[in-house]
Amino acid sequence: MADPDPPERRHPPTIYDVARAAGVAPSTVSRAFSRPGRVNAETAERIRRIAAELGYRTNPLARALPTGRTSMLACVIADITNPFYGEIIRGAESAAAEAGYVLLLVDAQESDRQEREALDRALPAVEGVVLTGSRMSDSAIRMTAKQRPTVVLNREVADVPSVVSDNAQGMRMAARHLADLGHRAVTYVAGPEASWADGMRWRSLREAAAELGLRLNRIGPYPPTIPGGTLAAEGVGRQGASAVIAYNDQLAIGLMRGLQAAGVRVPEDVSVVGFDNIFGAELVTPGLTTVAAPLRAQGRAAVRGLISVLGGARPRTAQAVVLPARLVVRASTGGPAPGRGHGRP
Amino acid sequence: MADPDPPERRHPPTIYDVARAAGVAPSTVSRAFSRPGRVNAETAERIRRIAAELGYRTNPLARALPTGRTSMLACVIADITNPFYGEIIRGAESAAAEAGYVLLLVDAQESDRQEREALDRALPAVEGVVLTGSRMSDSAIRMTAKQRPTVVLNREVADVPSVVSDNAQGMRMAARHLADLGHRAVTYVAGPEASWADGMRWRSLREAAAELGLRLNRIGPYPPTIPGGTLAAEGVGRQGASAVIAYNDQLAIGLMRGLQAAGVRVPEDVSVVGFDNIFGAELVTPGLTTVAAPLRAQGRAAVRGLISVLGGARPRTAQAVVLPARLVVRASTGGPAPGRGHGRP
DNA sequence: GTGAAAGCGCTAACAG
DNA sequence: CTGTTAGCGCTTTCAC
Repeated sequence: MADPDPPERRHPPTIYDVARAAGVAPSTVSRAFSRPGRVNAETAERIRRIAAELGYRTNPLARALPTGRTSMLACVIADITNPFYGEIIRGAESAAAEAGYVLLLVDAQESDRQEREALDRALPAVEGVVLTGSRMSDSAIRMTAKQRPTVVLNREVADVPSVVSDNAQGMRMAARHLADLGHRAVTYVAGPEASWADGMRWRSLREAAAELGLRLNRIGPYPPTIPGGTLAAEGVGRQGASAVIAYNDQLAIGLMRGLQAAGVRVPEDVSVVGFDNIFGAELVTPGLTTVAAPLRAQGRAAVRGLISVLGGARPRTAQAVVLPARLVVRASTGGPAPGRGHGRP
Repeated sequence: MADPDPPERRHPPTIYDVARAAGVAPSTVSRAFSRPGRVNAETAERIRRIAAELGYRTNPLARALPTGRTSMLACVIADITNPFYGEIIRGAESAAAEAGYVLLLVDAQESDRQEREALDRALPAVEGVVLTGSRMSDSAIRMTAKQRPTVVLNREVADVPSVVSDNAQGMRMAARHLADLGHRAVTYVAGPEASWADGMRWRSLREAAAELGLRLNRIGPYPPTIPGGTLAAEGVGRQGASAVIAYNDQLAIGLMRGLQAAGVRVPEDVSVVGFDNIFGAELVTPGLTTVAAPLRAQGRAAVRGLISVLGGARPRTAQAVVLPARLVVRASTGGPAPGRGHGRP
């Protein structure tokens, strides 16, 4: 009746335990795990078997010290409570897991300072970082890119690889959709001025509107939130536009609410299109027509890129990887009511 | 014109660099950071100043090797795309940051296997773990609790500390609300059978119904998702109930949709209450009356508990920390229509 | 109060 | 192909 797990043997087995049990040198055990092929096939097999029996697991911390390879990636998120990031995280997480990496999530809480501090704490522990919705300045981003391979999501920063969705194409689809419906003018409800995506979307819309012969207004900036949208409703009402495209879905949803509260019908009186296709876009009434970015694919692409750089590939900084967007048509868009859509009377 | 940052001096300064610059032994530098008080105040001050000048930062990996203190906590999430977890994560993250810890987020993707694998990879790197919405068995959870201090969220596991919201009280409030409105019978739309919370909510509702003299039905189980809810709508229709309480908000939202699609009005024909108050509950039409758990507080409480255990406190396994819930009344509940609410005719 | 020395568990030359 | 030997950067006895 021997104690099956005597208390004096509490620590997990090390490479030394395995080496002793297998009758080889510790370095051989190490090789058997990290550089199989550089060790006799049979020996390697035996070592692995014995290791398994002993329940040996290589200690990632100990490995990290001499090599710097922690098998961890940081993913910093502008706001972890924002549903927009959920799918991105999921994509990043799965790509990381496939490559044997663990994802360290860092919540920036929409604050530059918080973001830097949190990133600072996480940086030494990770091999690379994905920045999504970063509030940091371009130069701050380049700074961290100097310390660890970095890829930026939905933003372009000179000299730093990035993955973006095709805002231009998305905007073109949205504008064409509205034009097809018969609208002659559209109002853009702008998000944060500092936002790279906002600038991009606005410029794209301007081009698309020109091509399609749509008249264009812009109001804002507004906070990219539901309350921000209800705020914007007032401005939209004053414009008398028959169609609006909002910087993002939150803004669009708040906008619809504000409009409805003011007795303006969506889409009969004004059509609304959002951006991002967040969870919730299909929940509201009417369902929100929106430009859907391939969120999960973005997350995957970002960490894939990161991992290939870690594997020795040259970072692709010359130009962003752009992923296609698609238009999800729901009930918030329709033809203009007679007498609307011609700008101010 | 000397190169300000010669390439041969690339590595960040170590304790040895600081020691040399300060004219003390490396161990003294170490003490100055980890055990101030065990070193002469002036010396400590000087060391810290020099360290700052050199830009020295203690290498967490190197510290972790001898001590095991990685300053990282794992937070495993059943499904990172589920908005329900956003606030929990935020709370956990902030409490961790306050204590100087970094949060390692692990997405279980609603899969037992994925959860174990991911946790396995993360475990050696962290000092403690919080499990939220875990799909693992009680015994698997106890297993990991043996390896690292663990706290479970919204579930009770023998011998493992946990934080739960007051489901019983929440159910009581929901049931009373319905009773006050004049309903005489309520149907519970059940979630996953394996779910601890589902069992808890059902039992609580049974008690509350008994106290209030409400008749009670139960249908399900259904997947705790929006499609699951539309599925459930059929069953609810057959019951002819005037009021239903769903296991969670997704189910409730899907249910409302299914009902509305079938021409049943909410709340005129049937009142619906959900659970969790997810983002989206206020977006739907009508707004969903729901039991709100103090999500952020839960996340905070969980990592606080974890940290106090890491600090040497005895884990509180005897009984769960229970946090109060509240009822958020929106538009999905109202008085019963005449002729309804009396069960099958 | 401070210095010296011995590791933490693993990897990476370097010999053989 | 395998064993030996130094460390990675920090902490921690143990002496002085």
